[in-house]
Amino acid sequence: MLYNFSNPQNEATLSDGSATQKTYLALRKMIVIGDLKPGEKLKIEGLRQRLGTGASPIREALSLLTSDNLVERIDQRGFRVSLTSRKNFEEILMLRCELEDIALRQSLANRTQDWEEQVVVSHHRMVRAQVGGDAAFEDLHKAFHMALLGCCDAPILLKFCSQLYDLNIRYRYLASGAMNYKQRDVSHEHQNIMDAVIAGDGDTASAELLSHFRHTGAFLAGLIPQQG
Amino acid sequence: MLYNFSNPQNEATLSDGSATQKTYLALRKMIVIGDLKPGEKLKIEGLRQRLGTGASPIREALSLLTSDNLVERIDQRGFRVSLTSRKNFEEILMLRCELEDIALRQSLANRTQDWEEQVVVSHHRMVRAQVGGDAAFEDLHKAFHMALLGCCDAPILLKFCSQLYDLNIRYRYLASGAMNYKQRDVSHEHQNIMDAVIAGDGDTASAELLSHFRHTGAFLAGLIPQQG
DNA sequence: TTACGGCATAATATCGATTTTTTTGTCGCG
DNA sequence: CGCGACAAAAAAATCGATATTATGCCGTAA
Repeated sequence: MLYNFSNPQNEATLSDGSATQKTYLALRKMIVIGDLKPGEKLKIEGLRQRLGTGASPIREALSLLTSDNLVERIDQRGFRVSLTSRKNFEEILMLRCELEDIALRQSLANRTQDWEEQVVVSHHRMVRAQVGGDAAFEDLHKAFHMALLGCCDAPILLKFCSQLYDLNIRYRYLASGAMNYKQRDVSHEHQNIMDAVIAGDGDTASAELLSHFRHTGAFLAGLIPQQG
Repeated sequence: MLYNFSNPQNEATLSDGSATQKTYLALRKMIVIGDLKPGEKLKIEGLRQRLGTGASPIREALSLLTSDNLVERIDQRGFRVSLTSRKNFEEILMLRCELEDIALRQSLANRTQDWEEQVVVSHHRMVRAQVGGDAAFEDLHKAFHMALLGCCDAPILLKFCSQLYDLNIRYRYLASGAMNYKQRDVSHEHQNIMDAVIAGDGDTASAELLSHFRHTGAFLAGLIPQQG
């Protein structure tokens, strides 16, 4: 399996093709899609061989992933994939509702024509990938959600939202693989959000977005294995 | 000047006396108190000599600080201290108001006797240090604020709050050194917050806390140098 | 004079090896 | 039979050196 994808969260800070960058992206994807399981020990030597790079980039990538709450650093005992639990999932859901509500309203307050077009385009791309069963759907889904917040002029808040998105998506994969998502028809939810956004109706847009989160959340909560 | 202090934000993940841990704490303090200025380039070799350690721990500590939004990583051009601006300050203030409001209410909802005592004790320690001019005041001030949130059972949210606290305190130092803070009498504000918290009155406690933030914010905003 | 390109310098990023710490397994003693 | 200490193994953390990349300077040409 290949682990060289796009969708860099730290694009602003890691935009080159360095070994650290590639390692960071690869490891993040491996964790998000569940190839590296929650609680699994991340041995430097093993990863070094698996990813064909030195120990330094691995170590540095793991440090960065620690910031994303996807990896935990333990004393002098190395790294492990962050644990999952029902409680953790619910916190992520709660925070997404709170933070994206703020970000969406700010984005709407600052909206521009260019931004509206970005929203429409990102939505279209997502829909196209969804009906086509494109593997890039996940990336485009995130792109759509982040596009909604595009005019929110609060970088730290957006970083939090991005982080929380990735933490959340991980549960989708853990629940039963990515495709499970499609069992639930979210198209109209996305459409409703976009309609309200384009109309500039913050209250409705936020309500639709949170409803979308909570429906997905309730759907996923029942599928979370063991723990919590 | 010495840079070996306590107040570890990543205490849960970096609790040993490793070189990385010490370097992380030292650098964080240096940035927060303004010894390393916003935008300043962080050359590995220079820090290596200044902190008496190898390049690896430096590099790893800088990666961790990137997660705290105190350091920026640039392409293949190394690290630099995060920039400051009026806009950045206002975002931090806004986010603190939003997030601590949530966290405080949750903390109150889960309150226990033991927690109430922790709040009282941490407040007392802070007051004692304040009147005594103790250098540890800053740490105790943070401890008090975090103690208020102690029963909020949402680790990610608490991590965000802790991060934002550190980002905010940096502006206090930048404005005119730490002691400036004392020009404003915040004792009664802290007292009001605590009283409401002990009374279990979430609305009042939150209102007092946010008022505290905003007063300090308005006070500091006028002192922020150049930029933004 | 200014813009461009190449060369020297400096700094970063990465590697390989060493040191330190943790973990594991075993043996002897109670 | 269980427990603790010790030794061996594994792993993490760190170091020193090398390779790679950016930066600044200078000369040349338009």
